[in-house]
Amino acid sequence: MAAVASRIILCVDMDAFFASVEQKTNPQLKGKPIGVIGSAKRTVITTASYEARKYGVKTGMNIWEAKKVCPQLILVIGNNEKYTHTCRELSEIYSQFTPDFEIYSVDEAFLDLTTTHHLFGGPESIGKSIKQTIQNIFGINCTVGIGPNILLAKLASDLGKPDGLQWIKPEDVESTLKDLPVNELWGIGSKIAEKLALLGIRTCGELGRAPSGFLRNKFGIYGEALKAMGMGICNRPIQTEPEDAKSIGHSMTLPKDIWERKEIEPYLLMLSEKVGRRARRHGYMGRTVALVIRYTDFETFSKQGMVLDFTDDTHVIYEKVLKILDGIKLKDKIRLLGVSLSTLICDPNQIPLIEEERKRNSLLQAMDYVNDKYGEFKLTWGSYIMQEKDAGVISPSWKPSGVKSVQVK
DNA sequence: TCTGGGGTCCTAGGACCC
DNA sequence: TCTGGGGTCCTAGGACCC
Repeated sequence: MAAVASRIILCVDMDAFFASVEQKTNPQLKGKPIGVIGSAKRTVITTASYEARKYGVKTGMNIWEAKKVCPQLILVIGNNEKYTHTCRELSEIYSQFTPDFEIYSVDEAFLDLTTTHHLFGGPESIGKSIKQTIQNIFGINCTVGIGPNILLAKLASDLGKPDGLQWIKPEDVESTLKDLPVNELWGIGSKIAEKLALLGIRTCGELGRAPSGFLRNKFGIYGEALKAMGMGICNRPIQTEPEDAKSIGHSMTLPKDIWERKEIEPYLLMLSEKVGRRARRHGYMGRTVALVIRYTDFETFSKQGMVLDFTDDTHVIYEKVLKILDGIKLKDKIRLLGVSLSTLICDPNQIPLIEEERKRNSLLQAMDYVNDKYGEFKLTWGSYIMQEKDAGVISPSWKPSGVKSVQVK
């Protein structure tokens, strides 16, 4: 077998991205413990500044918990436009060093420097240059990780945080992984780490040495992948083009828990409209509609069903969601509602042949136009009553292009 | 005074088909 | 009396990620 040429992958990960941007744009926040949150009533910490992290403030904490560990915490409602704008500009910087880069999330990117690093004095020099440029232009820090694949580049950036530059060279892989806890690896979360611990496997070194058959037996097909990860092997290529979406969904934690059908329906219509509108904007149609419900006690479940034809029509989605709801006997008050569309096809040129449908589509397009121009839900279906403004902070999985560009014009 | 929102991938079981 | 076996499609739920 021919030896696989070693790649050089660089991972750029912004340090406390949303918080850093806020501190940069509002000098009064500089050096202070801040937490970026959403604008909805029941929100959580999306990003904590490093000053806040010192006190134990973490992503996902509710306000009350965060204030308890850090009473002087300053809460800032996030501003999507700032973060997505910055993210787009960052692409410009990356493209100077290689055409092969992937915007993995709003604050993270991978660059494949295998064929270009020699033009810029090597990977380390590129890493330094990227860090300096980002600091000069945006006044924020990032951490750069370099490695022979995405897994190790990502690990290097995690190990280098904050404001670091770490390079895991092929000859350093074994010593780096030897005593590293398995859950430090990208792809091993708390559940798998727990299961591995029960099997006596706590470090990547131990994972890499575990017999394949044994891991396969315990974890199925993922067992092989786990062993490879333990050895620092990862063949995932850089995805320079975003893939077609597999699903489009919106969910929201309600301002207060509800139970009455009359209270539920307006939210479902709003969520259906958000889903339908995003599908239409990006040229997707779907055939599977799902309703997600979370009860007061946090028990969460979903029920799905298929519609006859592929659709991007708000009302088709909404009617299906109502049918699904008909089949559910609610056992408690509802805390969160979600609607999603899957089994997607992406064909912007698909034109419906039926005259009625075409008329309906031009109505939807007209509504979308007004809403794009004047803001969401200026023009809506009669039965929908706007409950409150959107939560406001985008998910970190936001991407600058494609269907994931949620809530951004 | 509690616990966000956007995704992807995988598994397991049942229905159905040849 | 013994009761196939491969494949696809669909649903529900869980683990993981940022």
